[in-house]
Amino acid sequence: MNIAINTTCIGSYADFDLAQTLHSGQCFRFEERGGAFRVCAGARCYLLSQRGSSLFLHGEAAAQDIDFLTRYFDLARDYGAIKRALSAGDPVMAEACRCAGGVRVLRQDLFEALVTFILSQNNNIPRIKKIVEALCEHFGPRLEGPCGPYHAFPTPGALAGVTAQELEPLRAGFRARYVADAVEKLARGEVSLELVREAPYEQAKAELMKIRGVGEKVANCVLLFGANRLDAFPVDVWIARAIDRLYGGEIDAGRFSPHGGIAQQYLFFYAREQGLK
DNA sequence: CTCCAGGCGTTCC
DNA sequence: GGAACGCATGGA
Repeated sequence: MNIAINTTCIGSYADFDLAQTLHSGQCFRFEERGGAFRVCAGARCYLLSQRGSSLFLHGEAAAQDIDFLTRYFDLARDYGAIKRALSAGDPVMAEACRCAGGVRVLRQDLFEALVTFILSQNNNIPRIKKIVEALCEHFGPRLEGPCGPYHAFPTPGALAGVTAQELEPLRAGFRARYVADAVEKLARGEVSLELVREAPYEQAKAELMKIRGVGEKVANCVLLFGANRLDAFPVDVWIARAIDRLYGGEIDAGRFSPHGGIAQQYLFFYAREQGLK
């Protein structure tokens, strides 16, 4: 077994906490190893750690890896300014920003976000991670990473024509046919990811909801974490209850425009830290 | 054993 | 348009 010894400092970033971001429920292909995190995204796999505000990459590092990670963790955006705007005149959001201030909104691959959030419905995170891992093992190529082999997330092509029955080894239950439907509608051109990326918010959301098993919650998460649509404000029972507890009633998503999605992530993290539900 | 998990589709009214 | 209820699976 070879141990990665090269370490590169990617940069130093305010308003960024690697562990917080990974644990904020946006992605499922990561694991803690010592004080570091093995993070897989698409066909890539990295070993990352953080000391203070500095982010470190362990293992071989090419310029494109730095670029990828800067984009993946949305490190070029000024979250400090966003937090100040969200916090102004809103004590609850201000508290959420303080608690979850290191959370970034990930810029994941759109197809990967779609499939993983289909798998997330009425499910818990440890089990989602297992199902996603099984999906990669069965349908993604085996590659060598900075700390041993891993499997890439399958491309739409790798899953083309897959049936719910063929997905049975994932133990995804009723979600298997939803994944199969998503793959089929993409292959047939009935759903366009290009449209999901480019179209106005309501149209993009409607495009995703053509897929069986994609409702408002999943669609919003896909738009937020897979298309960087920061105005997407996921509607979900859990956070709705938490927001109700925090705010004493429902809140208007437009109130946090145009960064409602970021506001939602802060609130989600904060509410969970507080044990609210 | 029951209950729950970052929901959604179906079936009622 | 909204409120029940079932759904696969596995862990607590």
